Amino acid sequence: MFQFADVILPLPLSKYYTYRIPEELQSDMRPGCRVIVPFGRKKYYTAIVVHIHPYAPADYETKDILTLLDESPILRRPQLKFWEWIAEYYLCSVGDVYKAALPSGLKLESETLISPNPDYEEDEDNRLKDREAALLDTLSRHEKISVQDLEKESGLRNILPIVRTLLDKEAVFVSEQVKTKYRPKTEVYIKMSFGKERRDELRGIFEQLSSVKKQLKLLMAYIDMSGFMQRGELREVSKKELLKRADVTSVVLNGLLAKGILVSYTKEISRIVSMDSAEEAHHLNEFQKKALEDIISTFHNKDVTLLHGVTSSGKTEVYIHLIQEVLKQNRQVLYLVPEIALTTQLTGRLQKVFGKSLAIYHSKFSDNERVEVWNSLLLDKGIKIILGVRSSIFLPFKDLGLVIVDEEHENTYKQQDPAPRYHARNAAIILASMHGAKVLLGTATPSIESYYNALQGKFGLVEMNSRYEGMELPEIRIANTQELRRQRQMPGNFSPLLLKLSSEALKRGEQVILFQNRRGFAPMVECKLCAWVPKCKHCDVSLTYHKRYNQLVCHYCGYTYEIPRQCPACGHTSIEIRGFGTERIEEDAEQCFPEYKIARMDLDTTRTRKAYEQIIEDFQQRKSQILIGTQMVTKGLDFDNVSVVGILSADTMMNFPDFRAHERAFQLMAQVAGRAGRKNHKGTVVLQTAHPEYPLIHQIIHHDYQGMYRTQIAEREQFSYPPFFRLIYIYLKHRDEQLLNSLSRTYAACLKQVFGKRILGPDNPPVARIQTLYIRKIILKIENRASMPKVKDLLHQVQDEMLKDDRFKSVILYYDVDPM
DNA sequence: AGCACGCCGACT
DNA sequence: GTCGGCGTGCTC
Repeated sequence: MFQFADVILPLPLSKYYTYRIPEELQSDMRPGCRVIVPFGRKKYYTAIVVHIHPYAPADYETKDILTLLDESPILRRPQLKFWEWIAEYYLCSVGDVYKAALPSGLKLESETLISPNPDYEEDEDNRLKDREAALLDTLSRHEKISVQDLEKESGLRNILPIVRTLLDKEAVFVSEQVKTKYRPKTEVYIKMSFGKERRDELRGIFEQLSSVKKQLKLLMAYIDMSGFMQRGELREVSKKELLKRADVTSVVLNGLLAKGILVSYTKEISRIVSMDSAEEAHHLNEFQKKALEDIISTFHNKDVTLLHGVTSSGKTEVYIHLIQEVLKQNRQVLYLVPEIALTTQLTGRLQKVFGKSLAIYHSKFSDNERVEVWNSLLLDKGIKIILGVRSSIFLPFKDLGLVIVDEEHENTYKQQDPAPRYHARNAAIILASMHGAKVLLGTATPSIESYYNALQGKFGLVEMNSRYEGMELPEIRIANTQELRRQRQMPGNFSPLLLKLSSEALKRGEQVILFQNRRGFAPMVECKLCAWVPKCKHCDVSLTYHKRYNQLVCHYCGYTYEIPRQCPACGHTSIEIRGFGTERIEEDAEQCFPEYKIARMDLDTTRTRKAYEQIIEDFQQRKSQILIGTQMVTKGLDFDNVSVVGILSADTMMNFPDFRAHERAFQLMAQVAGRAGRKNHKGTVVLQTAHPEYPLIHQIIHHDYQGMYRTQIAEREQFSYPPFFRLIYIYLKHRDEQLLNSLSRTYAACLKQVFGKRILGPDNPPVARIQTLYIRKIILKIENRASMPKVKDLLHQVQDEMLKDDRFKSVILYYDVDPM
């Protein structure tokens, strides 16, 4: 028997911790099981067993595992390996991955409960302090109370030390309680107290009830609903449904229960919304058929295929057919979508085709629901397809045959803030390879990286260039805002062309979408006359105005510039700070179109899932005529009555200080343009820009993805960006700005000794201070062909070296690998 | 991450 | 002198 277990704790610790397995647990202990372990003086955590072995650690005493939570592992074999890959690749701890991977309902945490000692009497020479007495007073009103609740109720801050002194004086007891967060949902069901074979007895019961009409009515309703008089299985009848059908209250039911005619029982029910499949997959048109065949044939020698299909080319139906192929082999499918793209439009369609074999995994679902999805996959309860967001790559798949990454270019696939900062598309490719599964990346506007991989032959490539019949790509018309402003024809944010086309469309009863990227709020500097925007001479990205220092800063290399008095392009002196967002647009639109209903969709108006769906539904049902929104309006939505789309400022997107700005601008504008047009009616897009001469604008007008790709890939190569180079950001945080400045410079210098000019910075990230912590960013640009394990090893070496300096011990350091 | 220990200024 | 603020180091 193995007596020791190495476990993962849900903490950012770099190692596994070893605990002794008590004898009674030894026979059931398996890797992948959850255990409760003590950690430190008073904490308990749910840890995951990684290895079990007979080797006692040499240099420390082990503690005992307290509880084994699972009879069988809650992780499948490859999952731990996958966690380890993520931790290693994205330079974080496995504990961080564990925290992100399990739904919190499966992560129990201990809570300290405090109870007063009834026998306590105050000691003469050990009198209680005021704070202690106050706390004990509050406590005396409870039998048991958690630290958090006690803190709230007593109104005292930082009570833990007081609790400790009270504990020393034996005035209170403490106990630890591990609370289970997951509660199965139950529902009350009703059945007859006897079986069908005794249906003769019913006659007597009817007579007995002849004077109690309502009870009789209820009984009849039950007989009807359960099929008691018919052949075949009895149908289960829930209390709720029964009362509703009989239209009586539970008082009536209680009467029948008391007479022993009906009995009630509770049953655990699933929260997973499922419906029977009701629809067939649609027939594919010839282009879709061709695409499906091509995808299947690329899968013969490629593990990953990129499906590049213009908007409205019907990719979803292709996916559905491909999924059916995989289901025939009885393997599982993971269908990944970006965070905000889980619309009722897509989920409804998939549920209708796949019915109960589909489950949805989404952050806006409750944690209980997520636990159920997890468990049903683990227990093989017939779920074959998961439709989910980023984090669903962590689910316990048994035999994945296919991963679909829809809208693969979306940056919400990259987790930004808490570690692990993983990219779900890239991680899914690794996950798939562990299962021997294929990956299909689908999008109308591939990321430069994926298209490059496809052209290089690393990925297969399938293109779909035709839209559904009767769906033409929209006409894109330019409004030159610079020219219009000079001629004083554009006082607000709407060009005359956009105003004219919109009001015509609205009069015809059609709808209008106005798009303004919310990042338009970010201040930028521009020449009022010629729209010249300052750029960094090293990085080719536009500069950001920092009001505090009254300087222009490059967020890539940290280089700073003075604000020029005169515009270097036209010599004019009217350089100003510009920027406007959706709220401003909403105001303007209300003035221009007071007779129409306007809806705004951005982060502020869609806090809840409901609000988001409401806005979409209202617009679909034409309750609102104008929809103003950020990138949200571009994702996975199909409206059939929109004839005009206005892109209010292409410039704020193009000038965003990021090497991906043009790629993103193209993606966004192509996606939003795709919303225009109805069956047999060509839509119109009004694209407002001060730079109609930019190649990017030309590429958008002509729907020229390839042209955009060629421009961008050339720039990426020239300026050493992905996919030719790999980026790793190193972040340093500290509360003392001066110290942080000097330490990050030292750190960068040390890195430069190892990596040379591949190190850039330190520099202030866009948000250079979060709460009390200042942040500095150092960039490593490393050749794609460099060995990653070696690079990471060197990074760790530098980190260890720097930690020898005591001043670094208070610095928080973390990495962002392949940042977006 | 959290919690304990230890050092140091402020106030009874 | 004691209280409590906060930096530092450890947790199997």
